[in-house]
Amino acid sequence: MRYWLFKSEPSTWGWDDQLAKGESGEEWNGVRNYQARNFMREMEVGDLGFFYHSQDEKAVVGIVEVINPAHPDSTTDDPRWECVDIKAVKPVKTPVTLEQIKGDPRLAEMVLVRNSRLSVQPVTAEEWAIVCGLAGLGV
DNA sequence: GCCAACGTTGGC
DNA sequence: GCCAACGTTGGC
Repeated sequence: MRYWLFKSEPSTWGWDDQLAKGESGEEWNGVRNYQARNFMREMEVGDLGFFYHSQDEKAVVGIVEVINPAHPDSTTDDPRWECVDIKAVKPVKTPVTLEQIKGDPRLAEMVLVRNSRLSVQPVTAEEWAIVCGLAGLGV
């Protein structure tokens, strides 16, 4: 069981859109980056992830679960690109902002801090627990 | 709106 | 296979 972080611009695909998909979830498509794709290939059904809003909000706003392993991205004919399907699990009680994450020395090594442009990122178990704590969620 | 960082593309 | 040019992303 591993942990991840999915980054999206809320104006394009936000937490509300993800929530509206309910249990059936949705493809995390449109990723055109090899690193991000490779992480998705490593994902297994049942893995959990943070849902992060970039741009104005810059905060973790929800928890999602991987419900289908990597498969071809339906938004392109290019066979290089794959994606997983995820569903919303629950919103955070308190959004965890990038500012908070940057301000916490325990989270200094998070990929979000080190390479903010990567749209799909791995999160360690330690980081997961810390961010869940900041979000007001029991671990 | 600007700028820095990064990834990708294409010419050689 | 290398490297310069270009485009995109995201934080400020």
